[in-house]
Amino acid sequence: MKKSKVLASVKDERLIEKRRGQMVKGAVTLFKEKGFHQTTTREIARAAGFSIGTLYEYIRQKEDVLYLVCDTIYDQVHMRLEQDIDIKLGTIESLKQAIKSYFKVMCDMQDEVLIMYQETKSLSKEALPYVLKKETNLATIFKEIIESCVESGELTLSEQECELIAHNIVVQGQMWAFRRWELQKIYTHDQYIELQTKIILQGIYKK
Amino acid sequence: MKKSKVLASVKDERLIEKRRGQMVKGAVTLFKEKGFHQTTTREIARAAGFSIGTLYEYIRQKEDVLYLVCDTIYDQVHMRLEQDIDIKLGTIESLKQAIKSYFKVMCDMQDEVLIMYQETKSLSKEALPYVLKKETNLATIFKEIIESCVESGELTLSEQECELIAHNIVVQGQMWAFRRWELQKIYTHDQYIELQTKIILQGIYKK
Amino acid sequence: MKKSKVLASVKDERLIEKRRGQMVKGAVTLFKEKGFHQTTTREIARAAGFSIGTLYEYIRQKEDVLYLVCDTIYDQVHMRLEQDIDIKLGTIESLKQAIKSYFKVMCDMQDEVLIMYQETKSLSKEALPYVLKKETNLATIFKEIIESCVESGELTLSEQECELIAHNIVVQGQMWAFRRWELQKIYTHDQYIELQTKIILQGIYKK
Amino acid sequence: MKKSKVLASVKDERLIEKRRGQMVKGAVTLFKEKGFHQTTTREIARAAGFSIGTLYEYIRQKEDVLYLVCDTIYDQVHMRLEQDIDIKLGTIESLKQAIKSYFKVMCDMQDEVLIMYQETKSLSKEALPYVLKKETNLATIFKEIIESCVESGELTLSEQECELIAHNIVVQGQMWAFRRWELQKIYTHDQYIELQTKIILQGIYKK
DNA sequence: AATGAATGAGCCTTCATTCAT
DNA sequence: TATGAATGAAGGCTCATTCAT
Repeated sequence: MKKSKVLASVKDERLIEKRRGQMVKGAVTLFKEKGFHQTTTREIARAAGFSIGTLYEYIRQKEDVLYLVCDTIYDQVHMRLEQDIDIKLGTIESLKQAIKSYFKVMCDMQDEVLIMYQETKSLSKEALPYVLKKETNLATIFKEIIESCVESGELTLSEQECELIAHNIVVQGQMWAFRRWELQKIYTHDQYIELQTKIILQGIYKK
Repeated sequence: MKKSKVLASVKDERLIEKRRGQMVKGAVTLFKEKGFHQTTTREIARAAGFSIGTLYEYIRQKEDVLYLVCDTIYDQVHMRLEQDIDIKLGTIESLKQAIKSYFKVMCDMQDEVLIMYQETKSLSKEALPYVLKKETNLATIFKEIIESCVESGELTLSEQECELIAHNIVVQGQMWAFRRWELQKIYTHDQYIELQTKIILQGIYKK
Repeated sequence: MKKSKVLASVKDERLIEKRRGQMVKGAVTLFKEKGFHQTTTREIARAAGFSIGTLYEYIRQKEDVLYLVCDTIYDQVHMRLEQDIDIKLGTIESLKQAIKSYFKVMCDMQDEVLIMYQETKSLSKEALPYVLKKETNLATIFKEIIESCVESGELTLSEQECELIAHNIVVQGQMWAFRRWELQKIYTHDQYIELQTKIILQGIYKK
Repeated sequence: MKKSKVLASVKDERLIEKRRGQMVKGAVTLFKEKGFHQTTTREIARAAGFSIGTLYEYIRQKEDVLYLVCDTIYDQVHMRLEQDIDIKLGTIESLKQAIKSYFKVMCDMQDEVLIMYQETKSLSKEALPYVLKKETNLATIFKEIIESCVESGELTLSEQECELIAHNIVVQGQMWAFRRWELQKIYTHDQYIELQTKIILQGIYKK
C-alpha cells in the first residue's frame, strides 16, 4: 500500500499512523493561520498534543510535516471523490455529478487548498514531484470522465480539448478557495457550482 | 495618484524611486528562485547593488520589499493592459482582443504571478487588502468589457454571470503560470490562448 | 578486589559482568571511530546488542560507560603485562624483555591508548583520579624493574632517575599510538622497539 | 603569507585578526577548563567579549574556533622556538640549548599542549592534516639540528636514529604537560629539563 | 546618503534520561 | 529484566534590524 517516504525513529507502525495524524491535524490549523514558515516546530508539537522531542521521533525535519500535510490533503480529496464519482458512465449527467462533488470537496477543504497553493514550493526537490503527481492525477480523473462522454457520443471533443477542460474544472474548483472573499459577495457556493457547471457545459456541448 | 505607503529615511523622492526599482528587480529574481522567506535581506541588498544598510534607508521592514514587489507586479500588468485594451467598444472582437492581450501578459510574467500566489499571505494585515484590491481591479476590467458587450446587445448575460466569467478569465490567464509544466506538454501558449478563448466564448454566446 | 563504582539497577552480578562486557566492547569501537562526545547512548546500546532502556539498567549516566571503558583498558594492559613480566629478576635482560612486552601491548591496543589520551578528561572529578591511579601504576612497574637492576648492581641510578626513565618508557610505548602515522613511514613496530630499547639502555648504562 | 582557511563575513582584515585574537584567547581558557565539546559557542563569544552574532561573523562553525586555536598554539610555539634556536650550528651545545628552549616553551604552554592532545581529533577531515603538519614540522626542526651534529662529526647516527630521537625529544617536552601531576612531585621543571637532557645525550653519544 | 559591523531573539534539532508496559 | 516511546533542556546557527562612522 501507501508507503510514506518520511522516516520515523519509532517502530510501531500503528503509533506512527496515529501520531502523524495528530501532527497533520495540528499543522493544518497552524499553516492555515500563519503559513508554514511562520509556524514553529514547537507549535506543531503542541498543537499535536505532544512534546517537541516526540515530534522528532516521527519526522526527520520540519519539512517532513509539510510533506505529510500535502500528502494527506490529496489523499482526502481523492478518497472523497472516489466515493462519489463514477468515471466510466459516459453521460453528461455523470460529468455534472462529478463537478458538483469535486466543487463541494474543494469548498469543504478551502483552507487546505490554500496551503497547497502557497506552501508547495517549500517542499524539497525530492518531495515536490511526488506531490505534484497527485495534483496531476486530479486532472486526469476529469479528463477520463470527459473522454467517456466523447466515446459514448455525448460530446465531440479532441483529446487536447478534453485535457484543457479537465484542467479548467480542477482550477475552477480551487478558485473558490483563493477568491472566496470576492465570490462570496455575489454567490452562495451552491449558486457558484450551478453557474460554473452551466458555463462549462455550454462551452463544450456539440451544437 | 499612487502614493506608496512604505516609509523611507531618505528624502530625495527621485532617489527613492530609483533605489526601490533596483530593489524590486533584484527581489523578484530571488523570490522566483527561493521564495520570500528563504530570501535574506542581505541577498536582496546585494542583488539590488547596494549594502544592507542602504536597503534599510528605503524600507522599514523586510515585508516592505514584498509589498513593493507585489505592488510593482500589478502595476506592470495594468500598464500593459491599458496599452492594449479598450473597454468601451462592446464588441466580441474587443473581448477576444482583451483576453489575448491579458493571457500574453500573464505568460510573460509567469514567475511574478507565481510570487503573487505564493507569497501574498506573508503580507501584513495592513498591506494585504491594498494588494488584493489590485487583483480585484483586474477582474473588474474584464467585467466591464463583458458588460459593454451586453449593453451593445452582443451578449445576453446577468450581472452575476458577467462577474463570474470575468473571474474565470483572470484565473485562466494565471493558470498558465502555475500549471505550465502540465500545459506546455500539450499546447504552445498560442494554442492555449486560442483554445481557451474558444471555450470561454462558447460558454457565453447566446444561441 | 576490583569493586566497580558504577551502580546498576539489575541485581544479578554475573549478568552485570556480561552486559557491561558487551557494552564496553561496542563502546570502544565507537569511541575509536568518533570519540566519546560524538557517540550516542543509543549507538552504544545498539553496538552492545540491546536497547537503550537496558543500557540504563546497567549504568547511571553516559559517563559511566567511559569510566568502564577506561577501567577495562587498563585492566587489559595490566593483565597482559603480568603474564610476561617478572619484576624482581634485576637483570638488564629482564628489563629489555619488559620493554618489549609492554611496547607490544601498546601496539596491539593503539586505538584504546588514543581513547585514554583523548577522553580521560571527560571523566567526572570523582572517577578521574581512580583512572589516573592506574596509569601511575604502570610507571611504578617499570620503576620497580629498574630499581631491581640498581639493587643487583647492573645499573647505577638515583631514585629520581629511575622514576624518570620509567615514565619515559611508558610514554614511548604509547607514543606509537599517537604518532603512528609518522613513525610507520620509517620503521616497522619491531624496528621501533629495537631502536628505542637501544637508546633507552644507552641512556642508562654505567660507563 | 599565512592565509587562514576559515571564512569570515566581515571584510576588514585587521578587524578579523583582532576579533579572532580575542576569540582564541577566550576559547583557550574555556577549552582548558572544560574541553571543546563542553564549551558553548555562547560561552566562547562571551569570553571573547562580544555577542554570539558577532562570533559567527568571524567563523562559520564552532569547529572553526578549534581550528583557530590549534593553529594559533602551533604558531606561538614556532615563533618562540625561532627566536631561541639556531639549527645549523652543529654543536652538542646548540642541541642542548634547543632542547632547553623547547622544553621551556612546552612548560609555559602546558594547557595549550593538553588541548592539542585532547581535542585535535574533533577537527574535521579537512582541517586535521593541516594541523598535524605543524606537529610534524616540530619534529623536523629537531631532526635537522641533530643531523647538523652528525654532519659536523659531533655525533654518529643513522637518519633513522636522528628521526626517532627527534620524536622522543618532542614527546618528552610535551610529557610534562600531561604527566605534570606525577612529575612535579619529584622534580622542578628545571631539574626535569636537566635530567632528560642528560639521558637523551647519553643515549646518543658516540662512545 | 551609504556602509557594514554588531546585536540577540528565536529557530531547528539532538540526545541523555526516564518510566510505563 | 527488557523495551522503546516520551520528554525537554540545551546547543548550534541564522538573520532582521540598528547605529556609529
